[in-house]
Amino acid sequence: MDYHVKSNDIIISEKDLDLDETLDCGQAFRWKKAVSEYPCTYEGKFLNTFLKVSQTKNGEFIFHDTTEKDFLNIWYDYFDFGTDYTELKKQFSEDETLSKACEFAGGIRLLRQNSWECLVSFIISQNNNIPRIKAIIDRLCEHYGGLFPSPEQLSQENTDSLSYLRSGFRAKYICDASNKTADGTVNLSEIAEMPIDDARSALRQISGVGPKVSECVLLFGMHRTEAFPIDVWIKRVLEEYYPNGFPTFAKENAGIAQQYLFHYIRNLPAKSE
DNA sequence: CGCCAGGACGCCC
DNA sequence: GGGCGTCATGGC
Repeated sequence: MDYHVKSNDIIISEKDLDLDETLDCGQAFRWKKAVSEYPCTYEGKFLNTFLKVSQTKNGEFIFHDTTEKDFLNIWYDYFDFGTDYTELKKQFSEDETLSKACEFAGGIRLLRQNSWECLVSFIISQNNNIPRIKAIIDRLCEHYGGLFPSPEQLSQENTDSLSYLRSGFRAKYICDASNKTADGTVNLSEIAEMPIDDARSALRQISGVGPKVSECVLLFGMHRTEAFPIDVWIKRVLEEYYPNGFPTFAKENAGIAQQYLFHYIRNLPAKSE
């Protein structure tokens, strides 16, 4: 990854990044496609910092109105620019299906998101579809002036006061996650450092957090790349292409492999969405 | 009307 | 331990 400063912007050269594939692939739900002079532009926030980022025709990226300091302190990590995805994909290409998946959507990167936001987001994601997950999270953040609420803020709410979310049966799960995180029963920064099986069971103390949600929090919110969320789509991949099990050579980064496979299988029959 | 969506829970055996 | 109905909501 190379970058340089150009007036108020940071210009990035990075071939292993595609904004649509990375920001709109079901790992993060708060990025919004914006109209602009560039082929692809997204706007969003990480914690309290706003970003407008564009992908240009020649494959460069513009981080608009971004200081070098913010780029290095925030966005470099968020976009996981410290990881060599070319090398990763090279490893994955040992496997035929994975190789095709990487070729299909080679611009996916694993974002380093906030664990609390991921926890709530993937609680909301259960038995739900991506457009409606985004709509519920939109209503939630809108309620707090455009920022994702803290555990302390959300722990003041109850299922009735959350009815504006129209999140259905998930509201009671959001409350439990908020209460346990706010009062320290669940400590996300400690969980992030635990051995993975301990981390799994710690997360699953929360009502509404089962195998799939805990795996997503570990992968997307704690960058535990060995976490491997299995949803209906990945279940299909495993049944169709890996009847004898997922290749162990990719174990350390199984979660990243999963991202390529998820995007691949969802778009195989027809480019939906 | 039905089925499905980045599932988990409660209850049953 | 595995199997199954249920849980809100909305799009198709």
